[in-house]
Order: sequence, then C-alpha cells, then structure tokens
Amino acid sequence: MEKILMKQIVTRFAPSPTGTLHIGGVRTALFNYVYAKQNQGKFLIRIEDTDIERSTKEFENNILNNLSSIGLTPDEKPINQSERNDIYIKAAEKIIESGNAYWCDCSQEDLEEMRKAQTEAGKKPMYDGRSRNLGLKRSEKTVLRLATPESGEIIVNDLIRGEIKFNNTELDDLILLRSDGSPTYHLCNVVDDYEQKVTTVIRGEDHISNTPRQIHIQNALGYPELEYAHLPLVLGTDKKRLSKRNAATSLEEYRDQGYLDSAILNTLARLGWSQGDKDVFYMDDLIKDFDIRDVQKAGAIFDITKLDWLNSQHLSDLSLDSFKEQLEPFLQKLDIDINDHEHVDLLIDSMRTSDNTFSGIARSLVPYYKDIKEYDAKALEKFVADKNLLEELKDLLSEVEDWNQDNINDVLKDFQIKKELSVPAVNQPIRISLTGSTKSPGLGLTLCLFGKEKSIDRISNLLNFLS
RNA sequence: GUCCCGUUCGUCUAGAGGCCUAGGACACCGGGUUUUCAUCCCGGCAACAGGGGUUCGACUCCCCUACGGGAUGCCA
Repeated sequence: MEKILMKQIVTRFAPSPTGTLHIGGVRTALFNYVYAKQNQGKFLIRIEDTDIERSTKEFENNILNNLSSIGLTPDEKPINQSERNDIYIKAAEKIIESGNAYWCDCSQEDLEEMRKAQTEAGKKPMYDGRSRNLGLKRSEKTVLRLATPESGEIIVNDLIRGEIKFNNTELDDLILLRSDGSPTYHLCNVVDDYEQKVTTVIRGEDHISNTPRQIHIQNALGYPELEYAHLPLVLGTDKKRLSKRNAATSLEEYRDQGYLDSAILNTLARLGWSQGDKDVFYMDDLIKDFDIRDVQKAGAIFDITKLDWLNSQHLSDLSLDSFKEQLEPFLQKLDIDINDHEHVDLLIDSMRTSDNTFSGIARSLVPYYKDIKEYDAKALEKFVADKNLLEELKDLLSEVEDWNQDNINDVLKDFQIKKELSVPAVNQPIRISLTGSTKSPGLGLTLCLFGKEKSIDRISNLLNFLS
C-alpha cells in the first residue's frame, strides 16, 4: 500500500535581535522545538532584523549562542531577513500585479491627524484607505499598502484557542513597503514562512491580532494556510508581561546564578502546560508527553521559587561527577580550585543539598577551602559564651590518635555526658570554629573533612579571635 | 475608545455537566528524622471574579458585568 504522504511539520522561532535572549523567548523556542521533534519535523530559526535601527549583530549572536547551548538547536542554518530583501520585493511586486496593493502618499503628519480625529470621534484609529483608488504612481514618498478586503471575515483556527474570528472591517490597509522601499515585518514574516516551508506558527499571544493581517498577505500571494498556536504570555509578579522592570529576564542571568539548563527548560515548559501530577520533566519527557492543545490559555506568572525547587530536583538527579563538573566554574569565580581539598568527593557530596543553585552551593563551600574571615555573630553569642569549654575541647581533640568519624564522635559524646552538657553546647562551638556558622554536615564528618591539624587550628583561631 | 484574548488556592496547575467535601505541586505554617543546617517524611492553611440563564444537576454550556492582558506604528 502506498504510504500516505503527510506534510512534514516545520516550526520556527523568529526573534528580532533587539535584546539578549529573553526567557519568554526561550519558552517560545522550546515549544516550537518540542512540537517539531515530536512530529519528526524540523525546527528553524529566523532572525527578523529588518529594523536596522535597533537590531545588532551582538544581540543576534547572543540569541543564537544561548539557544544552541541550551539545546534548542535549529535543523537548518538560521536565516537573516536583512539579507533577503530581493525576495520580499519580488513578493511585493507579485501582490501589485495581482491588484491587491496600491501606492499611498500620505505623510506621517496626515496619518497622525487622521488618527487623532478618529480617536476623538470615539473610533478605532486606523488607516481609512484614502489613497486606495487614487491610482498613485510609485515615488520617494509613497508606501505600498495591501488592499484588504472591505467585508467578510477571517477565521483563525488556533491549536490552543480554537476559532478566532476577525471582521475585515476592523483591519486597515497595512504597509508592505516603506517609502524607502524596505519591506515591513508582516510581509517578510509571511514570505519567509512560505519560503522556509513552515507549517506551524507557534508564537506569543501578542501576535493574535497580527494573524488576520498576515493571512490577508498570504491570500494575496496565493500561499497555503498555516497552522497557528498562540501561547499565553509569561508574566512578572505584577501580572504584567515579563520585562526587565519586573524580573531578571535574560537567560544568562539565570545560568550565571547556577540554574541548570534542564531545570530552566522544565520550569518554562510547566508555565502554561502540565501533564497529570508530574512536575519534573526532561527534554525527552517533553517530546514524548507534550501536547500543544493542552496549553493553558491564560498568562502565567514566572515564579522563581518554582525554578528553585525544580533546580534542586534536577541537581539531585545529577551523578556526582557531573555535579562536580558543573559546579567547578562557580567555585572558580570565587577563586577556588575544586580539587584543592583532600576529600573533594566526600565534601561535595555532603554539601550537595546545601542550596538550590550552584552559586549558592559554591558560596556555602567557601569555609571548606578558605580561611574564615568572619564568624556568625548570633551563633557566637549563643554558643560560645564559655571560652574555657572550647579550650578543653581543643585539648580533647588534640589527643585523638586515629582521626576518624567514630572515634571523634565517641570522644565528644563521652565528654558531653561526663560534663553533663547538652549536645549543642559541645558541638556548636566546634562547628562555628570550623565553618564560621552553625551549619555543616554531621560534626564527625565535618571534622574529618578538615583533618586533625586544620580542625585544631581553626579552634585556636576562634579562641584567638575571642581574646 | 474600538477589536481580540483571558479569569480555579499567594504561585504553577487538575478539572471536557453528576467521580468535587474542588485534586496535585511550589511557597508558607506546624510536627518528625538529622547531636546543627540542608535533605527526607508526616500534617495543616488556602481557590472556582460577580450576576443572570440552560439543566433534575454547572468549576464545567450560554449571556451580561467587572477585572487583567494584547493589538490598534513607514517596530518586530
């Protein structure tokens, strides 16, 4: 039997390089990527750099590098709209020939005045088509406008939202070519989706109202229909669209803080989508389980505490080797060589859960690699009232021959019982001596981690500090 | 203003007319384990925006209102 030929699914992420890669953008790219992969399709990237004023190569590189390093690699080399001008011009000419576009010589001032009048009259500001039947010729001050049908409606069938209807009377004649001859966003976008054989447009819901305009351009060009999915927006805690004003937005900031790529992706995927009671997802799970039709319609607030928790989950799934490898750069930033410790593996393994992020864990490791600069004042006040006790403990530990956890614990326990002291009264002063705070792995283990000599030294240091 | 999209615990969400005394997770609070902290375990708090319909029955369907968001550019 002849195999039924299904169209290969092609999705694309089309950022404009006017800023660094935004986590909202990462989410859009992720959904595009996953949708393509689960359908054996292709995921493409297109740089929409037609705004020469604001687009920079630097931002473009940032976006491209960050996307690929987080694993969202495109299946083809990304294309730049700025290099495809002739293709858009050709398409525009085709629309002119079909009679679906016209030249308009309204000045910016004319338009402003028109909009002002419309607003004052309580109407929707939109181009009124005044040049439509003037039969103007092209000149330096004309723009090319699409002749949008004056009646009828466009129905967008959205994978997430279902049917969305737009009355053509609500749409004005958008500009296809600027007066300098350059093509605008809508034209380029439509032409490239066709040229790149895109089948499915997955983008933010801020593009919903752009969709009918773009469909009109497609129609004028005779292009086939596309599938659409408009994602709910990622919001800040103020319920406003996520921006620099209400949160850290660039992907790099999160990575620098020590969040795992997989945890960032997991968090972003769970923003607007869920599958049963499961919370922890890796890329493979997403490709298997994700369903674009299950995506939520309402915007979702990006909550850092969720990322924290998910990161701790992903962190605990890491092997010790992988954990160490990824932690290393964060220690380097603190001028610490991870291997500059006698019991590296034991140390790192016992400190894995000390924080939710690599940077936090690195910070809590500092006392194990470097001399203590300061002691937790509250801890001192509470547990080190008696210097003599600490002196006694120092002598006691100095006498331990075989420096191992059991021996140390036994010695301390005997001392505590003999002196009729509480456990913390004995242990905390030692802990503070070693780490500067009351936090550390089990005390016997901690003392072993430091070794006899260094442990005694640090107790002496605290004694000196106190006098 | 107009058009479009949306509205379940603080947050992310489950819920496709009876399974809902509205479930889970995070956060938070309390307890246990840990000689400390973290981890881990147990428990608790907490929501269907409001009003009308439709129906024997509505978180679920329809309408209105309110609120939020988006669009309304020779930006993308």
